[in-house]
Amino acid sequence: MIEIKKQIADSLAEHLPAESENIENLLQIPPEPEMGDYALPCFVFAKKLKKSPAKIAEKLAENLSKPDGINEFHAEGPYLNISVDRPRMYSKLLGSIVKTGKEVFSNDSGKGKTVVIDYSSPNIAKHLAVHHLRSAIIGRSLYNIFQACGYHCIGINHLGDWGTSFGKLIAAFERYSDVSPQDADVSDLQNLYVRFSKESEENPELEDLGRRKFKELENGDPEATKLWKQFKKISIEEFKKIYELLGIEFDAYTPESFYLSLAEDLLNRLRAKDIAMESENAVIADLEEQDMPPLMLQKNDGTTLYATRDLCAAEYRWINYRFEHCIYVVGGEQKLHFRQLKTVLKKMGYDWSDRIEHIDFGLLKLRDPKTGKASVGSTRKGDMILLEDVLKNGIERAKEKLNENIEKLSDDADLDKLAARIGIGAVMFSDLAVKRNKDVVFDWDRMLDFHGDTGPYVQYAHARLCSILRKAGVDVRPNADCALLKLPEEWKLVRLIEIYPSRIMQAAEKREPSIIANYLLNLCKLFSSYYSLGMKEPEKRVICEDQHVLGARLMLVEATKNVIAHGLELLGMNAPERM
RNA sequence: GCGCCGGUAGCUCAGUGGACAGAGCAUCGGAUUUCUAAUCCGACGGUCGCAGGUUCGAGUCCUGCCCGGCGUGCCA
Repeated sequence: MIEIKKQIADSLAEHLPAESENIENLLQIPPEPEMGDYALPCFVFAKKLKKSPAKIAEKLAENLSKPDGINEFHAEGPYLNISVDRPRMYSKLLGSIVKTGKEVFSNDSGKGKTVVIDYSSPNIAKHLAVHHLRSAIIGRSLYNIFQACGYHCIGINHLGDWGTSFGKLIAAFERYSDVSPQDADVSDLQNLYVRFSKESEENPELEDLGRRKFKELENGDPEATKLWKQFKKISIEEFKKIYELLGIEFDAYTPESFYLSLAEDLLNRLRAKDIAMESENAVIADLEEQDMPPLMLQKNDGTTLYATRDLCAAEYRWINYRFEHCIYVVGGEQKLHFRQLKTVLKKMGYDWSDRIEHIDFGLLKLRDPKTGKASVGSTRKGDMILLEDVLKNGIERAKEKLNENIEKLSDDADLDKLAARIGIGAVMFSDLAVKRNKDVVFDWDRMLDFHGDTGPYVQYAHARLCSILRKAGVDVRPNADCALLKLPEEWKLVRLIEIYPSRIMQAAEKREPSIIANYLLNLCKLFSSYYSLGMKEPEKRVICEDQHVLGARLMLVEATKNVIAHGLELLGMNAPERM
């Protein structure tokens, strides 16, 4: 996409004690369009030039020669406001979007670099619940965002299929289950686990039994292994159904158990380097010098812990992918774990340990209807809201709405598919629109709302844009004249579209999909206002008498549509053409 | 106790150290012979947790405190 700011920054750099790139970052868009198209705040130069910001702005306005494409410099207090040749610059901008399509928004800042992203990574033998949503969709969205920045992405589902809890599950199965492993489903497994947890509260010996069973499993006991394999198979089958609904994919399913064979060698090396040592019959990595509690790597019964397997996984990923970034999309409650992990890797002498990044997010809490207090749901107690139920509810609600407006759809519309795109879109968007590290209290109504700042609102704007393009009945040409876009709303739209690529960069840098979601809301709000003008004043409609104005407006509509479609894609959502 | 995260309108949240702190929901009032009303327009609503400090300028940075959450060796 053409970069107007860059051009301006280049010409300003010759007259200021700063690099062009810094000036580009400094350039803003003035609050009112009458002030100009860009503004350079001059505060930062005051010290170096020993003049007041206002004076600097004034001097610059007087002395700068006007490069090609720039119409005017004028000082307004401490700001140097800049007006460009709007018709030329912005016709070019919109034209390039129409000509090239959505790819124009991508950049190549990550070209030749690999980013490994670990997301979703649920534990097996449990249903996916609402709180599993965040890692999955934030992770997948980051995958899409990095891809749009030219990175080679590896999406990994680091399935939680190993650990003491599976020893407990095996014990529970042997103790209570009346179904054969072949006939069991995830609900059976989860119920067994809950029952076992409850009983062990009164009968602590069961905890030991669970640990013993895990030891058997880790030692390769054939019976235990057979059960575990079956549990895993059942779980993955169910997970895949939900992933399909969510449109989430992975490049690799490499579960925790995959790294078990590497653990012994790792522990030996850690001991040899004096990073790991015996303590209370267990093996720990002491991190006191780093002001952290020790990281436990082997329990007193000789079995491994997730930290052990995570270290192996990190090494494995480095050897196989040579990543620029290795991102773990995991809840904030595991912050300490990842700090410890990085520190141990650093102690091992790996300079790539700096590339390990824990991208944390806030907890999802459930509100207790009685006390009104929000707290984290517990699988052990069985109080959780199934992800599938939430998605199904969303789909149902969308279907009702679609049936009300059935005449708006095409004859061959696939109602179920469309309802899924919208209903699930609502759920995903409600989560993606909030900044990662905020805790979220689950709320059916908010998650399934289709009005206001929601996913369906964005999708609806897209459908309207598509409708205009269909009804216009002419091709959108990339060479229309932007000078014909005279309404303030049109102008604001152009300016908002202009900054879209920079939002993608920001979203990638901050690992923050909500930047895209909030940007889309602003864009759609603006478009909807613009669109509504045409209700009372037909001459303000896109499809209008004047063919030249029509051409310019269609270019704007097409560009807006492309931005929305692209943005929704980055969020992992669909952009229906009718709804 | 210590560490980390959060505290902005009644509720849910935006807000690269910069021009007047913004949305959505809720409430109230308006707009539909439509380029799709899943929409739009208006009204109402603020000690940006508190107190200092840095700065030409602080919701944003620093320090202390208050409130809430999470974590803190045999779970993941």
